[in-house]
Amino acid sequence: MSYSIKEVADMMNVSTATLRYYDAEGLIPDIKRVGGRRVFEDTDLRWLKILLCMKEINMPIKKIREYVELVKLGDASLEKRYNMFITQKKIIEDQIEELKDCLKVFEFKEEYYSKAIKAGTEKAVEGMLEYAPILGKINQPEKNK
Amino acid sequence: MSYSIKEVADMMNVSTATLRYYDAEGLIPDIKRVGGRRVFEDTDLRWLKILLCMKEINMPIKKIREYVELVKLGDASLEKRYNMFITQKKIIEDQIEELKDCLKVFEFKEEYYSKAIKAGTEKAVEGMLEYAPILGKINQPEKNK
DNA sequence: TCTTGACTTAAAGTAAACTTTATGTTGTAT
DNA sequence: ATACAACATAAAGTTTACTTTAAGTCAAGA
Repeated sequence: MSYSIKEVADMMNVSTATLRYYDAEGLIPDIKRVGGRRVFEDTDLRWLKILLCMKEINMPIKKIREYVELVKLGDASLEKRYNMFITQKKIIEDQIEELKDCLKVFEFKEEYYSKAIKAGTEKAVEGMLEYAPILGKINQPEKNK
Repeated sequence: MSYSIKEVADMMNVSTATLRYYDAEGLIPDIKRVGGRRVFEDTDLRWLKILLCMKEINMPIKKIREYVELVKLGDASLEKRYNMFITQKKIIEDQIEELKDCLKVFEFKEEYYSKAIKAGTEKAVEGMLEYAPILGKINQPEKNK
């Protein structure tokens, strides 16, 4: 199957302008053209899925383009591409851990406010704050040693 | 304990300029001043931890400020603050799920490239692409029904 | 053939979140 | 008392990732 830019935009939930922008930025390799118009094929859709995934984890466009350049080099860049995914996997895993820590903070706040509402005032629960979860490590300054 | 802006910046791994910016944007309520200088106390540090957590999940500054405004209203806004954390919790949970989907895509790519390297060429593994994990649902256009 | 709507490009505009710069003030050590 | 580092503000600059606009091209239906 082949698709127009509008169809792809709707499938991917992005604007046509964004797709053209990605193309101009070199993030979509070798799109077919018919009469000047872009024609997307299944292989392009598969690639767009990975592209959106990279966006999801906040990979900057520059870095995504670097990957596209590697793809263009063919088999010579297989190792580099493999390493890139290994590295990115680690980054995603770290992101998930950080989000889980945030979730803990928010769960604490939920409980905190739940109790405050029952008590009618925040004053009644302020003691809980001592036991709030700590987000990441906090580096105490030298003077406190 | 109380801390200078530089000490806090180091503890939180942000720049002093960023902390001043957050302050100017109304994201840090009622910081004590001594001779014009900001003096951070433990209660400010606790708040900054939540602020960084909100940044972590990409809450826009405008939205964070809205929460700060609620805090300033005191007990009258307890319910609203509770609801805010409930809503945000859901958003974090969704983010974690999306990241897990991305992770699957990247794990697939890792395996794909691992096999391609062993085979010496991508050609040997291209058949795998049919079975690549799909990120989110893709809405097929009407014409394909 | 004409109209119309979806497509095209290039260039300018926008929004968010800082960062940098310029200039001035304060507190501490010598 | 003086030097100097760390603080302060205000305003301008930067970066990223789009979005919008202007002007034109293509293809399909009346």
